[in-house]
Amino acid sequence: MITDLEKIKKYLQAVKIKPTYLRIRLLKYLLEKKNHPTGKMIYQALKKELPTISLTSIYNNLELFAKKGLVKILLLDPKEIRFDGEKGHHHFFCEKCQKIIDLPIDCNLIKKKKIFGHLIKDWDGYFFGICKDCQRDG
Amino acid sequence: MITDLEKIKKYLQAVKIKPTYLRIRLLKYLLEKKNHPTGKMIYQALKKELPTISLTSIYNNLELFAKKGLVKILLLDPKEIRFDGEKGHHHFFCEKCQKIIDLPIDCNLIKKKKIFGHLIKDWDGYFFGICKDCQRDG
DNA sequence: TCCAAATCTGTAATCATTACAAAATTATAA
DNA sequence: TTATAATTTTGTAATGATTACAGATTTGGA
Repeated sequence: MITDLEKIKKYLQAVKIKPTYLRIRLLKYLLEKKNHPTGKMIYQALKKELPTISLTSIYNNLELFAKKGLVKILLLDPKEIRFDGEKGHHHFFCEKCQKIIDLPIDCNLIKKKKIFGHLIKDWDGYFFGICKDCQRDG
Repeated sequence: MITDLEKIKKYLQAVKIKPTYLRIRLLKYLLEKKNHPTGKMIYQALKKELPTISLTSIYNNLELFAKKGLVKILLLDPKEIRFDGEKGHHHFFCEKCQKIIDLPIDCNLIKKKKIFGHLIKDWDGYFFGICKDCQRDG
């Protein structure tokens, strides 16, 4: 996992994003936490250490990151967008505890370049139901 | 395809939804059109024949239908929710022409009851990219 | 150090969705 | 058929995430 500030800086430069301190900290947060945060969650968390940040900057840079393919936009919840610092896996949403669980599924479909002739650039796989823990707990 | 009003009425009653005229017409619209409409699109279309309808009723009943499993909420666009009168297929979204294309994929994952121990109740599969037509047109 | 460009902040605007109370409709029973 | 209670629908206002925008700040290069 990439969490060292210098490494993150290079990670940003590799995709032609100017590595400002805010961007480095934002990406660091996304790579370290696995909590699929909303923009507001990130804002509130980073605000503790960077008191002057604005929600607008968080949103702007998340959009930039997503456009450059650094992070994934999750549309699990119609009410708010969530972000994921890691790509390449499916997601499970528990309707009981509301937890979002990463699923390391080996899916053949997503390995293909095309599907029914349509060029695949990205994909999302969501499952909804009751997670293992909630089933056990009743 | 079920589009006859009487059949739709029975379809609603089968899932214990009181078949009011608005609900019958709303479900008819969803079953006939394959346009993955937003709430507003449905509202504007139905308003032509049912001038007194309200957007609130559309939303309320779409939520009811979704809860009863009659329609599918599509999480394709962060800006607005779309609805699908047919379930059981994946979706492709063309980033060029913005078209939503149904993909009749035979996926083994979604036939399973559980995945990594988590109970599956519903699922969504999305692909993003350039559709066949837009590739040909340049 | 200085400067132009890019980024960030703070506030206000946007707009899909939801809340809520009153009006209308429905189903049922007398 | 008519009265009645429950449900549904309407219309308006509220909510809240996201976006627009202008001015302040920061950045990287000369």
